[in-house]
Amino acid sequence: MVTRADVAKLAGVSPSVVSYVLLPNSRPVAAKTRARVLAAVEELGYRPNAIAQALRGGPTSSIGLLVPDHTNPFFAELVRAVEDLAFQHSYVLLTGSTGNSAERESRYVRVFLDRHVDALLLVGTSARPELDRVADSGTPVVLLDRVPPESTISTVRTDGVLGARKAVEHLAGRGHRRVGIIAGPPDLAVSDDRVTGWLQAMQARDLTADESLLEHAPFTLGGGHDAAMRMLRTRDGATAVFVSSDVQALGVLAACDEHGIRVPQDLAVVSFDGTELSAYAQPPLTVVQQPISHIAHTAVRRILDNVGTGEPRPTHDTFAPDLIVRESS
Amino acid sequence: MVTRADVAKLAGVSPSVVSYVLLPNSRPVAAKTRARVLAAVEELGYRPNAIAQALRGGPTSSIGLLVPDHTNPFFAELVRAVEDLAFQHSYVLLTGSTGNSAERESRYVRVFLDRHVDALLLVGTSARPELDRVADSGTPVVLLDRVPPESTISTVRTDGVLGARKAVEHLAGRGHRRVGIIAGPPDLAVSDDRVTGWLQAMQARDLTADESLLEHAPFTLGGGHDAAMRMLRTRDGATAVFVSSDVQALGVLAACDEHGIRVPQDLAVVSFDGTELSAYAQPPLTVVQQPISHIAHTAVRRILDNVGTGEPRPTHDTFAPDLIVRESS
DNA sequence: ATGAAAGCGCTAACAG
DNA sequence: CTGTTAGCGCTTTCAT
Repeated sequence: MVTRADVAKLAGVSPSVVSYVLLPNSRPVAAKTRARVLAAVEELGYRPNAIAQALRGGPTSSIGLLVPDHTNPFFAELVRAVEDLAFQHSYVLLTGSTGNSAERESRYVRVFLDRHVDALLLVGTSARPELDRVADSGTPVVLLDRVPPESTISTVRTDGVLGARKAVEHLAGRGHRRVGIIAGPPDLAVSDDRVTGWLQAMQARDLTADESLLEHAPFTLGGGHDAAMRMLRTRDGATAVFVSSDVQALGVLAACDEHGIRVPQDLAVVSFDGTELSAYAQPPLTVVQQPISHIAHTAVRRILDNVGTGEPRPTHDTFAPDLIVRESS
Repeated sequence: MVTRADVAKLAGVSPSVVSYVLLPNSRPVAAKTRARVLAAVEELGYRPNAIAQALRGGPTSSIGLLVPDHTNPFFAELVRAVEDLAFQHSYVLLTGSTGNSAERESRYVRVFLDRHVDALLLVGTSARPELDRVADSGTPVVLLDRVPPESTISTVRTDGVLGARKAVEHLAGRGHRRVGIIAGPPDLAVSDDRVTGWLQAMQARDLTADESLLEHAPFTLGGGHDAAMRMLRTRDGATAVFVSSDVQALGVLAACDEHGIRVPQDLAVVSFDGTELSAYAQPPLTVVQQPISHIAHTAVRRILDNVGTGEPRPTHDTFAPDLIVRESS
C-alpha cells in the first residue's frame, strides 16, 4: 500500500506538501513542486486513504440508505435515483434493507453511525426516538415516503391522501360506485394516508365505503394477489379497486387473470407508484405516479445543505402526484 | 461523541482495558473490572469508532457490491440475498450501479478500495486488468453472473449454455421448429452463452437457427419489448422465443399484448432468471431459474474464506439452472 | 491482571 | 512557499 509519505519521498518534499497539492482549498504550492508531486502521485498510483481522512475528522462522503425491500420496484427506482445523485456528488452509499423489522432497522442505523456516515436517508422507520437523537446530534436524517404524522426529522414524500383521492375520483368519474382499496399493512402512515384519500373521495361522491371494500396487505406481489382474492370473493363486490402500490397491483392482475376476471371490463384497477413496470403490465396500469426523481433530488439536496451545519431545523417536502391514465381503468 | 477514554475514565481503568473487555480474543480481565467497564459502556452508550478500528489496520467489515442496474429484478433479488448474508455476518454493503459503463465501474472500484472494503463482489465487469491487480493485491474479488471466458478472478455463476439449451429443448419438445432468441447486448459473455446454448439445442434437433431468429437487446423492459417487435415483424417468424432475462420477457409480453399476439398460442415464451415477478406475469412465465440464493451463498462464502488470506487461488463455481414450466409455453 | 506507548495515514495549526 | 508536529480513536506490543 502506497502512502503519502512514499509520494513525499519520491518527490523530495515533505508529506504535508503532498496534501497541499492534492487538497483543493489548502495552500498555494510552487508550480515546479506541484508538478513533481503530481508526477510522483502518478508514478506510484497514490490514492489518499479515505479511512485516515475520515478519522482525522473530515467527512466520510458516505450516506446510509435504508429501504424496506430492494426488490419492490418503487424502492429499487428510488435507490437508483438516490445513488445516481450521490455518485455525482462523490458520495458512496451504504445500503441496507429492513424487511420492515424495527430491530433490523435500528441495528443498521447504529452500524451506519459507527461508520460515521455523513447522513442517513431512510424509508419507513419505526425507530423514532433513536432517530431523533441522531438528528439532534448533528447527523442529517431524512425520512422518505413513509413519514410519521408529526416529525421533528426532515421528511420528503408524496401526498398519499391526494394521490388516493385522484385515483378514486378517476374511477368514480368512470361510473364506478363500488370502489375498493387494497391498502398497505395496518399501522403504517402511508397506508393510512391512502385509505384517508379513498374515504374522502368516496364520501365526496356519496359512495358507501364499507368494510368489505377495504383489504390490508403487505407491499408484495403475493400480498396484492391474496388481497384481491379475498376482496373478489365477496358478493356485491367492487367493480374497481385502488391498489396502494405497483407491486401489489401486479399481484392483483395475476389474480384476475387466474380467475377470468377481465381488467378493466370486470374490474378496473388503479395503482399507486407508477414505476416503469406498471407501464408494461397487461393491461398497462393506470397509476398515481410518484415523482421519484423529485423525491430523490430533494432528499439529497436537503442532506447536502445540512451536512456539517450542526443542527439545522427540519424541512418537510410533500409532492403532488400525477394521475396517468392507461388501460386498466 | 463518546470515546474509549471516556469509558476508561468513568470505569476507573486505563483505555486498553476497555478494549480487552470489548474484544473477543484479546486478554482476560478480572470479573469485577469487566463489570465496571461494561457498566460504563452501557451508561455512556459507547460504541467503538469503526473508522479508527479500520485505520488501525483491522478489517472494515464492509463489502463493495456492484451491479449493472438495481431495478432489474434479477439483480434486485441478488442484492437482497447478498445483503441478508452480509448482514448476518456483520458486514455492511457499499453498493453502486454501473449502468454498464466501464468508466463508472472502475470509478466505483477505486472508491471502494479507497475505503478499504474487505472484498469486492461484482456483476459484469469490463475493468478486467484493474480487477486483476486488485485481486493480486490481496482483496478478494468475486465476479458474479457475467463472467469472462477465462478468469484469474473467482467467479460464481449459472450455466447459461445449459439453461438456454434446456429452454430451447423444452420448446422444441412442444413441437416448435422456429425458436427465436432474444439475447442480451452483444459482446457480453452471458449473451454469448445463451446464444450458444440456443444454437446447440437447435442444431441437435436439426432446426435452422438463422439470423432472423436472433435479436440482441439491452436487459430492460423496453429492450425486450422492442426486440419482440422487430422479431415479430418478419414473416415466417418465430412461433416460440427464448428470452435471455425476465425483464426482457416482461417487455415481450407487453408487446404481444399490444399486437393481439396470444401467449402461448401464437408465441410461446421462455425466459431466463426466474425472479418472483415471472410467476406473476400474464401468463405466468416458463423460466430457466437461476439459483439466486446458492449464488449469493457461494459468493459470500468465497469471500469469507479468503478475506485476510493474502492471495488465495481463484475458485470457479457454476450452477445448473432448473426449468420451471408455467403457462407461457 | 492492568497500564503505557507506539503507530495506522492523514489534515491543519504552527513555525519557519 | 515549505517543513514539523500534534492528534483523530483505536489495537497491540511491551512493561509492570
